[in-house]
Amino acid sequence: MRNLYLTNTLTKNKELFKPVHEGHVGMYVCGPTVYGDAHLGHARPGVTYDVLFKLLRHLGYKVRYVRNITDVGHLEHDADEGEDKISKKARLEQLEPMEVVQSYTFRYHEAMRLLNVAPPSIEPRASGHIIEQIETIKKILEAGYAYISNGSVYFDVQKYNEKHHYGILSGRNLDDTLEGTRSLDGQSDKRAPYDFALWKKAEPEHIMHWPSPWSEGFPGWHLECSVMGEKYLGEEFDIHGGGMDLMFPHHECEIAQNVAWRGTQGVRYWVHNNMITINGQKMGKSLGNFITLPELFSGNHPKLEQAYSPMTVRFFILQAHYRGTLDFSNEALQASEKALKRVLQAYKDLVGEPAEPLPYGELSNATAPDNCVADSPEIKAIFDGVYDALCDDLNTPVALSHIFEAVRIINSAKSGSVKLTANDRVALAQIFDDIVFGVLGLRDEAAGESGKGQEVISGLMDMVLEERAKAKAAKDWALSDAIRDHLKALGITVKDTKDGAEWTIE
RNA sequence: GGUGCUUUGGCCGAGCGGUUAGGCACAGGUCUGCAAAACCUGGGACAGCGGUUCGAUUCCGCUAGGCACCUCCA
Repeated sequence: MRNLYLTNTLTKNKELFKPVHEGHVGMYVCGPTVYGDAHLGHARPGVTYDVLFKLLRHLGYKVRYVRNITDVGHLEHDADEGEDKISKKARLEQLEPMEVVQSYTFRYHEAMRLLNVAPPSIEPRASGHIIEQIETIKKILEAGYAYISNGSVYFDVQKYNEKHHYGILSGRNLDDTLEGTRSLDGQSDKRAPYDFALWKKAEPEHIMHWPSPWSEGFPGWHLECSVMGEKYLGEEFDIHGGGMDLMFPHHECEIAQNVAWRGTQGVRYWVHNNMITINGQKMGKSLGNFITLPELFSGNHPKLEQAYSPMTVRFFILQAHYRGTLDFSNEALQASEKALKRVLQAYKDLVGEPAEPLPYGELSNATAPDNCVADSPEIKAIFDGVYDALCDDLNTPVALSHIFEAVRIINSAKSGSVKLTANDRVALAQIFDDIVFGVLGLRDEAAGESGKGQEVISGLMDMVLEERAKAKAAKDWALSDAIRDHLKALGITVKDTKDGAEWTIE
């Protein structure tokens, strides 16, 4: 099995990945709070951890991937004054909170499906784990790291920090945190401003609440990930992912909670993806500069010059390393769109869809990432380069740069300037099937539609192009150009090659 | 104010102490009735100033700009 290296935020080093249980990987990723449509920023962790998930499986691990849905407890502002995001949305739209949750969960799933993000193994909801969260709070109270105040339960950060390091993940100490913490203007039930809620007593206007030993209320946001991670992956598991903006305080609090009642911080590798920016600034709800995924896919947003397909968005994300920021612009998306098209076209040319099959040997069933059957040293180098890049902290941009080498070779073969052996073709197809489609999760959105409609279209196209070929043979350029222009207007591009006409639907 | 990150050619984005990913755009060529695609070739970048070094875009320092987190955020 190939060695995989991941940057661990906890140590700030690129580390060799070694799972707790050999051959098995437990991975937890912070999912969305479902009170609005997912935006471009949400696509980043979606795609990033999807690639990691697929890569781990491709490398031969059995992976349990848990990605939660936050449907309660996530407050708008400060834990003492904010309103629950779901509740607020429900109040504004005059819906049951669970209607809000249901609706946006569905829309989130749909966006992920379009991005070809595989569903996680388990997708637990916070509201489905109230009992577990209450039990965990009891344990933290027993351990002496929490206190009850006016029906709410808070984590005692100061006390925790005496024995442990609150800030171990984000690289800060409590004094720094204290300095930056906003002082609360109203009175607070908390002893210290940096204490965070494990359980909140519901104010009368709150519509989501559950009974507990302390009050009718709801759990604190940070608790759900600790509890559900432990429930499904155990007290010690391999990977915890999420956006960099969750590092503090969310993940820091998770660690503190885990240590407080399990005695272990519980996660071996903390992985954080960076933000997507727009004009150099983070795209986010609070800044109001976000573009939702449905808007992106439809082009329906003032900042968008056109619609961008889900695969274009996925490709755009893959062209940057996950730990760096990625800046949105129409120009960049358009470049991705064209580049992606080239990659997909090369694959079609390689395996012979739809028109011009290259002589092509049998596809290998082997998906072993350690074995490349190519005769060409250049293709072997691409194969190794791709795996080396992906296993080197998920370096998708470098992996793609090698893919473009493969594209160039395929195109050269098509134009006759390079000769490929059957083994070379198998190896190239394997790189596409396993990596481009399998791990990177790209796909040809236009393909896959089969059935009667497709048959009719291709039959019609054959007929039309035959007539055009006749016109061309008679040097009736006016007619042949007119046919091409008409088809173009319908979104069908015709290209004349030395072996005849090819067509694609935009 | 605290903590950390960052500055790469027209744009997006990798990377590394010495041989400068890749994509998009651009220029020239090949092919072609034209167009498109493809192929070949090409130009161009490492914010500025110092230092370390045989050699720095890569390491260190300073200056300038940008960003993130410290409040909800993927």
